[in-house]
Amino acid sequence: MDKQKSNYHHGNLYQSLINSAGDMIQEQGIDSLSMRKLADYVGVSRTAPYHHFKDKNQLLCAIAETGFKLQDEFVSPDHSEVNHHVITVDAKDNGLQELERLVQSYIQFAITHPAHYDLMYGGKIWKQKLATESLEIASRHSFKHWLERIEEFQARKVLNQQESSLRLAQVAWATLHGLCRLTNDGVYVDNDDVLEMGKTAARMMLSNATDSSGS
Amino acid sequence: MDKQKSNYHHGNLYQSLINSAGDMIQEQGIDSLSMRKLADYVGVSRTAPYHHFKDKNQLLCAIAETGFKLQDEFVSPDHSEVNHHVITVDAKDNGLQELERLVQSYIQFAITHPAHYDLMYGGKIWKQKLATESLEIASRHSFKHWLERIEEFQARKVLNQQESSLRLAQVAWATLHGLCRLTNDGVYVDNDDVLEMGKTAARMMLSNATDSSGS
DNA sequence: CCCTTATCTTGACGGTGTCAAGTTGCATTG
DNA sequence: CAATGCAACTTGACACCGTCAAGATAAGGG
Repeated sequence: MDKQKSNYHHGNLYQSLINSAGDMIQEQGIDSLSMRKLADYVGVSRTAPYHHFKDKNQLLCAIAETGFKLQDEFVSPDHSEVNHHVITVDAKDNGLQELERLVQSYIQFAITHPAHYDLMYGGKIWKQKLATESLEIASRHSFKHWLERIEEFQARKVLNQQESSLRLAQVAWATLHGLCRLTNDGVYVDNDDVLEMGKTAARMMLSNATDSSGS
Repeated sequence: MDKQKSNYHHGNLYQSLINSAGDMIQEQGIDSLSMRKLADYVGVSRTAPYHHFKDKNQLLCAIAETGFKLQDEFVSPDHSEVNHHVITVDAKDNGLQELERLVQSYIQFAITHPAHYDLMYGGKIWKQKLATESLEIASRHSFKHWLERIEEFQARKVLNQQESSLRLAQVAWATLHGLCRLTNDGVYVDNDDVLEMGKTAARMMLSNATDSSGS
């Protein structure tokens, strides 16, 4: 019909590649993404992507970057508010509920976007120090965001104030990261289980463990 | 000289492959191990390994299995005893010291054998359900071993008795796993740091968090 | 209108996992 | 002791992969 664009020049390949690649890893996993399949999927020749990304690695970094932005939305308080519709400021439970909500948000992101999560925190990018500068910025920003939320809980005495906030943020993060990795990597079984484990983890983090039995 | 073995028949290729592959991933990482390079290294043709392993995956499973045996040594109480030469049964510290020792052992294994650790708990094997039966047995045995040690700490009231021991073992494991993954994947920085974080994690797991400042 | 420049294509190279068919030589049996 | 069977190994081939080099295409500015 009126396909006036001769499609030799695609128009906006760069964005198209990132979007399609994101879709593909979501469905097929990160390891079965190849430059050639991606190019084919978008409808260009094998090497066309190399005019927009120096490397396969640079493409992956770009995808990871969108992942961080996605995660920031998930973990931000606003998003929690939407999902759980009320923030009950009840002194009694020492903020456990809110901590649980933060934990659930983190886990929820990881298990609904496992491939992105893989990329963001997997060895593929970071181990060989191949991260793009802009990716590094995004990841640092993301951790800073996390750190602030932890400090907030420390200030409200939900989390132990005697630990260094940095250390606490790191360990808390590692805990959730471990849960998510084990789940996404298929070592654990169920997606429902991990959310329950998140609650246990939240309880474990509390500054003083009360005699809290399960829900 | 007296190389009477005509080396057309290698003799014990199976073990040789596992050993050499173990060495290679220790030096080069898991991703840069190829069947062809391995065969070349051992001194046989490209496809010789396929008479002993149906798949590359089966080779990886075999390596992972040796990893689990190695880990069991690291985490067993005997090994700790050797490294720390005295088990001080001091009631005062509520067993925190011993818990820390367990944690250190786990981390120590992960960071001294990062490639094996990758394989043992990475998605490469488990996600697509490609694990050998014998690997699955080894891994289950390993977790059972871990569970028992956690239950022991629960019985001594070092860890919370109100949590299900399974859940507690899973979460404790996930916590350490997260620390190790982040370190091995290069997201965190230092190998010394992670051991210190392990101590924080151990403190967090305690049934009642006393006013314990750092060491 | 022509020429620059960004964009995309085709061809090629070395690397990968793995299958099929052929080769070698040890071991067992007649 | 010779023939034979069988396990261990090799060579060749195929379909992928990431990526480089050289050429084709078209859009846009002089």
